[in-house]
Amino acid sequence: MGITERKERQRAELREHILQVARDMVMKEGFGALSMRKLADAVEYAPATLYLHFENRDAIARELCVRGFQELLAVLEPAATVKDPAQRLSRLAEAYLAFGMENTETYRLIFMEDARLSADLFQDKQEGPGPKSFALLVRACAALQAAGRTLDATPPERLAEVFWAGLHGIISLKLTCSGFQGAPAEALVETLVATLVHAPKPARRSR
Amino acid sequence: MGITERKERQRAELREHILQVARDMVMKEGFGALSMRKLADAVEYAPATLYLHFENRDAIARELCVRGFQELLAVLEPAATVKDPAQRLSRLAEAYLAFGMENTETYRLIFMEDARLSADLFQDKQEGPGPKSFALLVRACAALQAAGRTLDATPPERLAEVFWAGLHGIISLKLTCSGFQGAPAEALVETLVATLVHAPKPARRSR
DNA sequence: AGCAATAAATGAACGGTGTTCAAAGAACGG
DNA sequence: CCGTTCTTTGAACACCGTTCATTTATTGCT
Repeated sequence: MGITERKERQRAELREHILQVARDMVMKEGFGALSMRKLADAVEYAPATLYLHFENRDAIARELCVRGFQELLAVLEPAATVKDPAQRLSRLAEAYLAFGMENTETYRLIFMEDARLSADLFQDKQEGPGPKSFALLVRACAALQAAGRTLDATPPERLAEVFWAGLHGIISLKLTCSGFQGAPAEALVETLVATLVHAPKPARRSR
Repeated sequence: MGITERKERQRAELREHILQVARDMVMKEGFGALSMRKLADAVEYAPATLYLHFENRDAIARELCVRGFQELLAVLEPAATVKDPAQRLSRLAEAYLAFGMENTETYRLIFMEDARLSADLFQDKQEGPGPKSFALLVRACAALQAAGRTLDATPPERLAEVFWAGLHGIISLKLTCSGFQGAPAEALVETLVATLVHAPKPARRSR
């Protein structure tokens, strides 16, 4: 009886379709412009139908969040394969910056809207794209420490957090306080990396 | 004819009262919960009356923004009087962090909501609280460079931008992605400062 | 004091929002 | 063909920001 199977498939397809259209709306006009009614209009269903597939508007946003973060992770992963720690950090920073500047509304959704939307992303300490991405940075920082090219008294997790916060700060200030930054984001990221990475050989032992 | 004067004063007082109540609402429940109707209710006027004093809801938000930023500036200024550059940077960071963590909704309003709300703050390159605050950081960074305790190849403006972005990143991630950071914000700020400030005497000339 | 002119405040409406639920419709199994 | 089950929806509720003609209050003048 492949009939319930087909129904299930159709149901999943519709759900996917809704998400796709919602994604487009968010990317084009931001999360604030994502309205259940307009979304229902766009997929040619009644508003009430959306609630058969999603608990509410926030549930859609959450789903878009995890997908967006998965994209971010996918962008970071290649950069994380670079051997040289300093260069790796630099490439990670570039990749993160590029993602943020090219998917501004997605970035806003993940990192700058309500905390409840992105809460899920950091829960599964092992599986979620949040911890996975973070782990890439931690490893890079640890490698940098192993090469003696950054603060070695602080745990790599904390260095990674500061690094992430720096990147996030640069991007989010660009997005919200556009008139603030004088220098282009790329230059700021470069300086950020420079503050974190010490010179190759610190002239004998540094202390 | 002190009569028009009195009218003007009463008008200004009402405007002030509205702003005060609006501020309370924002600080308690966030900008999203600031509704013209509830605000009108709270000040015991009809909703339409608010539009005699403010162009629209965003105008109220903008006003709250500049006031919030003035508070931030007022918090930064004492810290900027410290002589020792490294310590000054540290104190500035502490003050900024404290402001952000104690006035979370105000902070969100200024730095994390719509760019149009905070656009004014950075326009007057001389007068506004934005440039004034930024100048404090630039001077601190310049002093740090003069003492030979940070990157000296990069202009102090850029260092200050990266520093600000780092602080902002730490605070805004705490606010929006609470489950993300493992270490307390204070520790992260400390590390941020540490990455920016080099050791007092870099063992002879460092290069 | 009473009246015209001016200023202040508002009620009601418009078009929008998220969400719910009883009712209608379509698809299925017997 | 009918009854059951699943899907879809129209209509409603309670909000929202904003506008504008109308009403209410205040002032200046006779």
